[in-house]
Amino acid sequence: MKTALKTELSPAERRRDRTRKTILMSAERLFAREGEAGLSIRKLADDIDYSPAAIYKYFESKQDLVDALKEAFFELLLSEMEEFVGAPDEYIDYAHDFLMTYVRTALSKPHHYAAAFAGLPDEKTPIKPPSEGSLKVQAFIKLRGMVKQGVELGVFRADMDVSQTAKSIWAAMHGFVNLMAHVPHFHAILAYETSPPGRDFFTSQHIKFILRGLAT
Amino acid sequence: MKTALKTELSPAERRRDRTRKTILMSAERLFAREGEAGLSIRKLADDIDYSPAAIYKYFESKQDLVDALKEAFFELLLSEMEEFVGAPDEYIDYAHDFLMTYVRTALSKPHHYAAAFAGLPDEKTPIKPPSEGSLKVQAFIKLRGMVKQGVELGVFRADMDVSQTAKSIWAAMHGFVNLMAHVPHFHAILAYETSPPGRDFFTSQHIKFILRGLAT
DNA sequence: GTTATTTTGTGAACACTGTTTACTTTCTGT
DNA sequence: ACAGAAAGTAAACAGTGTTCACAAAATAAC
Repeated sequence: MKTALKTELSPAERRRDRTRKTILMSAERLFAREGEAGLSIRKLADDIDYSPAAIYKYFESKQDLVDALKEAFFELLLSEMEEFVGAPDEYIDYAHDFLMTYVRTALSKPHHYAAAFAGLPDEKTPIKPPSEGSLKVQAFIKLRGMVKQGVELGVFRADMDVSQTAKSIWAAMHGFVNLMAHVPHFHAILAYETSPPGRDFFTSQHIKFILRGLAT
Repeated sequence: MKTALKTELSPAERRRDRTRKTILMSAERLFAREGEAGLSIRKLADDIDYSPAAIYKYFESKQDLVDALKEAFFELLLSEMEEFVGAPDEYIDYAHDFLMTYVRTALSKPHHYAAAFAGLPDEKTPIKPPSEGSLKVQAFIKLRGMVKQGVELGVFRADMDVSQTAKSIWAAMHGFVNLMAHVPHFHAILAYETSPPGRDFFTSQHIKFILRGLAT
């Protein structure tokens, strides 16, 4: 037994991990630009000077590759929320910032966010259970925790189901992100007289509208 | 000049319209099942006993074909949304039903709805202006009209921008539809103890949550 | 009624896509 | 040094949307 206990990696393994990361970085670059349609195995292989078939020594399929990108994005999303653990005095501001972070992170990588929610029931693919450890579920749990805190602090009304409320808030944010990303000039639509608000201000207004429904 | 003033269609034109409709019906069937991925020109052509190239005598491209399907769906969505006529005390129920119809219609054809909001800025495709006549804009105008009525009737608070509010409500409904369609077991997620609510009931709860923020 | 012309439809090809297979080269453990 | 595993590749398979030259049929013109 060698002395190294932590990073017991052979040169071959290190090299493999490095190539794997190279593939992922190129994929990330292509995907961020045009999404799944713009990410082709052949273009990727050409980009990193490999043959198309070589990719399959590192990833089972293109879907597998895209899944890795989605997971990395979700981890980013989760880590951004991680900072909001302690409940400050001004809880409503905390909740506001929490949701603001969600929206901003999502809008920073619209293709990733869209791909993360792009699985329609395809007949063949069997519907998989929620899977507790799923990052999507983890994110929801974090959101639900925020709502629960609000109820316990007396900031939000207590006569409603916490999970249901969290889902409604999630839906409101999710829809906002989607409309911002997919509908051109959404934030400025039919805003003739008034000059359209900035992106962040518009987001803030939306969040306040949603949270107001919870006020005591 | 013939006597027929309305439908002045030559046999050739009628025949052309008929085959065009045949193509659209087949496309509709394929698209409803598996979305854009499941709709291939070759499968479609085979389905209606034509050669693939024949389709291009009726539609410029596959995108053009899909656009026709999307537009037909949006027209359905618009026709389902009726204006409010009745007593002010019935208004909140009207608003509820209005949104309920939106969600139910969207969920009845999830692939159509998803495709209708599936255009990320693709670098090459130039961002087109809102285009007043757009069905998407028309739908928004109808929603905004509903909110405006609520304000005028004194059911909704008047200290907020109507357009902004309409956008927030739209986002809330849009996100709800998307999560229902794309996240498996969304309505039942983390609902261990309580038996999960029905689909319509769940939708109703969400709508009430959103509308409560507007109550006087 | 017989041309001339436009429309309708097709088979074959082009340029892509993801993926697999057989094969060679390179590296690694013994 | 040698056996075996891993890395990498060219070529092919089965798809995709789309285009093009060409044949058949319907229409228009005379």
